[in-house]
Amino acid sequence: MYELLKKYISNRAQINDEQMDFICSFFKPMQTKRNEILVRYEEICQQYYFVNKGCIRIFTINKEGIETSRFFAFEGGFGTALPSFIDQQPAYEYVQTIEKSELLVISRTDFYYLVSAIPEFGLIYRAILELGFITAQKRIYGFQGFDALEKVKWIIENQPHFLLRVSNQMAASYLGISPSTLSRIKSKL
Amino acid sequence: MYELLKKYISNRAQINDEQMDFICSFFKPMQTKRNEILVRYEEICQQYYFVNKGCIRIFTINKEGIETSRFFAFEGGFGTALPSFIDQQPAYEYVQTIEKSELLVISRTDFYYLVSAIPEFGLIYRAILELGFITAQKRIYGFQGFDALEKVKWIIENQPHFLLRVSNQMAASYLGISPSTLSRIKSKL
DNA sequence: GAAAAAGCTTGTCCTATGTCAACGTTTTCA
DNA sequence: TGAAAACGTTGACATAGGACAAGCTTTTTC
Repeated sequence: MYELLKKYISNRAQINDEQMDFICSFFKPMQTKRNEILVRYEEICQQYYFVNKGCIRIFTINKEGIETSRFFAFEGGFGTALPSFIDQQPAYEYVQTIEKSELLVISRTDFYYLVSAIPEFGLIYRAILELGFITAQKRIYGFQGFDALEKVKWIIENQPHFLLRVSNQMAASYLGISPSTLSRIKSKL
Repeated sequence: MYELLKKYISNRAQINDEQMDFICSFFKPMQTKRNEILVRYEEICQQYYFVNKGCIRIFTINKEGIETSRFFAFEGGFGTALPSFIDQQPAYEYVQTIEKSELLVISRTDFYYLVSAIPEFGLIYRAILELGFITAQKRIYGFQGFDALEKVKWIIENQPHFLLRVSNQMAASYLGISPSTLSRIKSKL
């Protein structure tokens, strides 16, 4: 149950067994269904989710009803409505498991307790933020001023498994192109 | 010279006078010209810049020669090629002062020394990362699936001074639209 | 302060991609 | 397992906005 999480942590910090068990004790297992919503648009996010099995999607829907996905967390990754988790404002986005999933959940309170109590865990949080920031910047550069074909090539380059793992619709909503366009591009390789 | 920086720090952390002077002692004044480049495309970023006067722009140029700007730091703000500063990979972007500017510069080594030596300064770094992350997510949601008019409205809403402060060209390259389109939209309010 | 450079605006034209709809396939779940 | 729903693909058509160029204005620089 906790192997993947322990692997995640030990890959990123020097943590001894005792501390590791202490950290893991704050994460509670949770089973979810396909398309289950974990955080709603107006809610304030109070939980951080680690994906043991399945997949989490973070997305929003604008006034015109257009869906845009901003992040997918697969097995072995963390995901939540992080802006809301950080600043405790309404999420204005949804957190959803797009498949039947097995998660490990930690509350915000416990998470920040660990961040301040265990310096090594604080460094993990810092690394999450740094990586999140870098990823977001790459995405901005990778998408702006690129046409649909280039975006698809970009995602194949940067996240090779992405198109295989998520539906055509969701991939399109991540790339900011219409499902038809994505479909046409894929058919031409 | 250091008032703005001190204000920035004291607004975000509990730092006593002695520590404040210690922190400031690592920041060196620097004068730059209009359009001076501080970090080049292939360089690895070793400096963090605080803007005392003037303005820093972070941008890149892709193979097709299209410029895209990802961030502007104005008076009282920090700016650098942060992804490169963090992971010490080539920047693949430029840092530039778009006006004659007055900066306070700290080296990466000193910066991370302060982060680990002064817990309160570590919290400032964390806050920078958190805010950077949140801002980037908002930008992704704010630009994806929006047409040119909506993007312009978005920037007026979110950074009211932006269009007044930067050139039409640079604003367009930030918004991901052509200068002509931005010009046309502005003329219609 | 004059010449040169850079920038802004606006017209014309053109293309990439969105929309909508029809159809066939796959998935879901009772 | 079979009906219904969801999804993917493809065609026809419409359009937002990019490219380019010309003319005008502002800024820079020496």
